[in-house]
Amino acid sequence: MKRITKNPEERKNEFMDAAQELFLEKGYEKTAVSDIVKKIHVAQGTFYYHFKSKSEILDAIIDRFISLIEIVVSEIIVDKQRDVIDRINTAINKLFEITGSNHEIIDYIHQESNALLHERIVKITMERLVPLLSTAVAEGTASGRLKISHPEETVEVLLSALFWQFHQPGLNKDADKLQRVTQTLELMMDRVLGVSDGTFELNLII
Amino acid sequence: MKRITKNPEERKNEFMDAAQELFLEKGYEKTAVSDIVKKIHVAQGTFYYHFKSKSEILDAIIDRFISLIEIVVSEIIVDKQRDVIDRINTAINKLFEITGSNHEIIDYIHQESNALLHERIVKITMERLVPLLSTAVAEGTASGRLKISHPEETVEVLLSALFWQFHQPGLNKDADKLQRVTQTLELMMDRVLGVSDGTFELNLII
Amino acid sequence: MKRITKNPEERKNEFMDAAQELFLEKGYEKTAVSDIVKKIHVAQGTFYYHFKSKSEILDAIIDRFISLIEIVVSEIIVDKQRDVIDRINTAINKLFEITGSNHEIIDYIHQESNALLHERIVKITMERLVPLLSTAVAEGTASGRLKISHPEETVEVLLSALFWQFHQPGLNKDADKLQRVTQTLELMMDRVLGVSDGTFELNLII
Amino acid sequence: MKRITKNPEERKNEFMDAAQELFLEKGYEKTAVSDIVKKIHVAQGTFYYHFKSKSEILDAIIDRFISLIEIVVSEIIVDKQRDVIDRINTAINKLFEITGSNHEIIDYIHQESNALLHERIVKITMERLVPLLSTAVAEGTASGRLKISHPEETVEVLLSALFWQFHQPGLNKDADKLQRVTQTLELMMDRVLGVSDGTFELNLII
DNA sequence: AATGAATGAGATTTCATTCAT
DNA sequence: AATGAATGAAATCTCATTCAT
Repeated sequence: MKRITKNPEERKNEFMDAAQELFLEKGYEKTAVSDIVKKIHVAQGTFYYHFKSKSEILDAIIDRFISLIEIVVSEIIVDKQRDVIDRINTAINKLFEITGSNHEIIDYIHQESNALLHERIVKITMERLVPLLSTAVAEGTASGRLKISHPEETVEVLLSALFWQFHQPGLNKDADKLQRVTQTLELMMDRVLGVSDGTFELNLII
Repeated sequence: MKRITKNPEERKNEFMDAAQELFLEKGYEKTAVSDIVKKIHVAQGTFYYHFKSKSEILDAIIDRFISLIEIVVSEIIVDKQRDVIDRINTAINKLFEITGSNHEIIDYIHQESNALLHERIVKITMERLVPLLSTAVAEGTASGRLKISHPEETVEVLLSALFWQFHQPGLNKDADKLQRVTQTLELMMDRVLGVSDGTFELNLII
Repeated sequence: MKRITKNPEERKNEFMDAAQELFLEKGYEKTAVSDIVKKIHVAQGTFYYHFKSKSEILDAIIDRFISLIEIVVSEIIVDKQRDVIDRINTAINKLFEITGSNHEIIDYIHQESNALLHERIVKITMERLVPLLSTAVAEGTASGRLKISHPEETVEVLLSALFWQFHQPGLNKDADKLQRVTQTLELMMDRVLGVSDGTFELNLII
Repeated sequence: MKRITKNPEERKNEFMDAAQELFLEKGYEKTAVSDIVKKIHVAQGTFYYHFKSKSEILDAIIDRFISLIEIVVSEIIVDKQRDVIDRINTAINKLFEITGSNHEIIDYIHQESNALLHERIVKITMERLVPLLSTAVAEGTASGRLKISHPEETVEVLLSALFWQFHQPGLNKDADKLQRVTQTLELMMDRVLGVSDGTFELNLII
């Protein structure tokens, strides 16, 4: 086979694109490294030149995904000119939007075969998003707009509930159910953060 | 080897006990059917006489576990003589108590290798506990003690947040953190269910 | 493929025969487990049903080989009716005879690719043959027929020298050299054991 | 990476130093070419510019090691002013001293993973040391100081026995055993070379 | 002289499941 | 009901070596 050399950065991305697609299609466990290399027409060994293990490329993919979210959410949160509640509301919606538009991702994550993928994504997301949102919540608490005692824990609790809904495959099946869920989550946010009912608005476009 | 015949029910339970122990110890994926049969000293083939597949025994184990919870929680919920808020509070605490005392279970579930196990347990728990608790919440809403619009979705949201905390390893590492989390969860319950702050009390004995 | 079941003992031996042949032909490292199973027409997995690893079958083969020698040598050594010097002389010759007639074995052991095989054989042989021969030497020393101080160490020293010659591939190339070597080894035995020159006689049929 | 050019001789030595260290540490088979190049911070390809194969560098290392011994032993042997028996005795002790002080070398050679390394070293040592020592033995025989018939074979036999002891790990574990071994080897030399008991003295400093 | 990405054959091992007895 | 030997696909990873630059 002719040898096509690329710079590592580029090759690595090529690998990650291919792997991501396959992981989503068939699940992490059921995707073999041989599937990945076949997809981009390189030798098996090439994979191991760029990644130490199959597990490592999964981490890299997740990291790339989360970083994307992180950047967007971060921009919103740090914009001190906007009202803090607005920022939180926008950030949450943006979060839903991104993960929702990366529709395939979320959909396939629910497959049982992707349990590991799912677990890692949720864990990392939590680790990296909680601190980000916490700053805004803390800010709102300081300024008296929000009424809570423990910003970080509150964000954790809210995010976990929000996430959960995303991870329910059946969610999109029924418009009524969707509406009820949305309302419940909005109410939860309002009340847990101590603002009046109807403050937060979620656009769960599924 | 001598051949010991038992009635199917008994054998099945023996298998499930052994498998459960192993799954918790090493994770589902990393437990081989051969490990299970070795543990109860029967031949490899015997396993397949009683269960169609490895996956099937996992389902059976989880089912058995959830049923246990279901029974206990159910008893509390249906006891119409107690105040509905008290019943909900007690049920939640009982739920934590059971899963918490089955300490090993929860502990091992968090290991990455148990992602599948974890996922299935949470999913099934949700499916079977949500309806149960929803009836009490609906009852409380009807009687005006609680102020919410969608009982079922509310329970889902609350349970998902509660569960999440259990699935955070490291929770128990720090008494302060634990207290903050407990307070946050209590507040969440109070507010989301629309009762005054300080109504619900959680005993997160870890 | 049709399934042919044999009892483990039989299968194991079949495996060992095939593996031994291959190890001698191509060396241990260069023989793949897949070669072995192909040779006896069973599935790859069957190998691992009977042996934990490739390394294990090597040990088993060596053990089988040494045991053979051990039995024969032992019989000679313990025969108290024969003169002790005669017994030692016969045992040594028998030892050479067996390893020499298992000609292929010795020949191929010398190949570099069989370094591991060689090392293990020598080590195990020493461990198991030294004690055996030492008893006779000790006996001879006690009766005054031999004049040495440390039976065990003496046997070690003698055997190591004897072995060495076997492991020299060039030995068989030249009749003259062979004779000189034989004479030297005989002399060594005579003198080291403290008997008069010309007592021991080696038949190095190569 | 910046490209550092060195003259071939120097680079070659650098490679050999690194490789030797690794071979001794982890064994020849378990040392990858990639380990070697990493150690001296050059590219994979550079290795193959200087050595045809992994095997070739092993040979080069061994050769370098033996040459060292050869020079020292040679100096002693050819010093016609000293008594021939003294020269032989000194040479042997020197040999032990060098290999013994290159302690790490000998230690690691015994590991099973180093079987190949071991085999080659012993073989080459024999090939190059036997002729050297044989001249002295022949000289001693001619002058009547020694009583043997075949100098070369005798040296082979003696060296093989001496070597063997070095290759026994555990030798150094027990002072008593060490003493017995030393005495046995001294006696062997005395008797095989036909001088009176107590002539040769070995200092096996371990 | 040197680089380092790419090659690709191959090796060991695991394990859910089957099936003849 | 139970046995346990056999199956065989599949999977991850290693590594000496090559080659275009």
